[in-house]
Amino acid sequence: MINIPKGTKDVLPQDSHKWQYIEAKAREICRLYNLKEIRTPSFEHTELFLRGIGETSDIVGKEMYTFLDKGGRSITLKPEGTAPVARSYIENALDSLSLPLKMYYFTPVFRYERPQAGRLRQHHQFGVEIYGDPTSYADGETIEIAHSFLTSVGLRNFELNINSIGCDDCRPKYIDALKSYLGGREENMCGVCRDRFVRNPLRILDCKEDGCRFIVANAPLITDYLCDNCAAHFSDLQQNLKARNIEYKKNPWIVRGLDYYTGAVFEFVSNELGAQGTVCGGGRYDKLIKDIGGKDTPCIGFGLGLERLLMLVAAAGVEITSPKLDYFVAVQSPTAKNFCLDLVRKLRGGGFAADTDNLSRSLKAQLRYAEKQNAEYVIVVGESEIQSGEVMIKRLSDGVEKQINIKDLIISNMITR
RNA sequence: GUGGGUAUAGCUCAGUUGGUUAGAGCGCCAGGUUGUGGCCCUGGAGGUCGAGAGUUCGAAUCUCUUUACUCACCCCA
Repeated sequence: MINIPKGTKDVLPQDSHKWQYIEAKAREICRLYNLKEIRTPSFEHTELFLRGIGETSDIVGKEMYTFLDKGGRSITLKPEGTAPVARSYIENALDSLSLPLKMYYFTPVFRYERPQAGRLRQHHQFGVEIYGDPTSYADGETIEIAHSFLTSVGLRNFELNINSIGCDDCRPKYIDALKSYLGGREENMCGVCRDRFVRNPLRILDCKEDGCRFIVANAPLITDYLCDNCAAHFSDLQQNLKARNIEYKKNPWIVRGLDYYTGAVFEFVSNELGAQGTVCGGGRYDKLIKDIGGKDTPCIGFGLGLERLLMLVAAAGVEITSPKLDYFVAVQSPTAKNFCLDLVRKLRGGGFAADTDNLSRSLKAQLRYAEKQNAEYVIVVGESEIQSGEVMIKRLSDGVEKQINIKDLIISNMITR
């Protein structure tokens, strides 16, 4: 028995319509907001992620699927969606299209992690990127896209948290202030945070250990150290969110794990995802394009985990119904087989989903099968139907039957739909 | 990488202090009843009890090893 690899999931026939549903919703929202889809490969040169995400991040440090291909090149399966889009933008000179450029993508992403509830080694993200718009309106619009998508699939049980992590001017000053505050208190911090204190003190802010949280509660806040530009941008964003009627909570302890973030960051969180609260995370990354070899270009975007989204949809009790089979044509006698084949072909030609039985099963078995296939109507064809040209169509939901001439079937049902 | 939990039918799970041929419900297949499906009734298929070793006259049950899954830490969507 060969099993599925650890941390991966099959999307099975009885569930795939849920994926199709949320993807269709996302595409429709993107159409409304004038976003164009971009598709990039499942793997890239490792160098892209080293430079884009940052070598000190956990993702690059210990979670990437990296291997040498047969030509000796170091290749990495996408651990996130943003850097590949940035690479494509530079490589294809997409700035020659008019800016701002608004894009979206669906992609599998791969991270070598220990799986648990809401965390997989391969998961799927819906992402949005807006390039070439430095204004807080772009931030507001990006957040609104995520918000209206989550709402459109029936979710209400989430919360938006926002923060600004500052730019290269103000963040170093804040880190200095944070370090001097934390300096005398290291003996009360957990082991991991003592290490963070040296390498990445910002991460101490969202440690869950009680001792660390107690210390952090009175630590200086990044929002008190923002430079004039960042402070104005962050406050404009909040005005903008209010104008868009989007509720949010300021959370000065949000720290994102990818090094490219600058300025405004946000997370949509829920407490119904086990320990993994974040369904969507994003923010501004104004330096990324330049870091990987392009022109200075302001960008903002988000990634939204589709497996987690489906968990939330299920937890919220939202029913996503599977598509109906319009007609099942039951074959009552062997002599009716050719007639039935002809009938399903006509129905399909008329745009109806139609199926019939090839196995010469009993009528009972065929009707049971039709029921399982979620068929809306059943047509039983036997000798008398062939003679008369009249068939009985039966609606399975309530058993109502209607006599109809075969010639009128397709047209009349097109009208009643 | 670190810790906890669980492995018995396709799914959810029973299985007594170790004791004949390992069970139920659901699902699947067939038949009966029904106005031609759903409800009800009858029957059937489907198990190396995760794997390996050990203790024992005898192991799903006890011991050890191992693998897988799962939850949490870490981190992230």
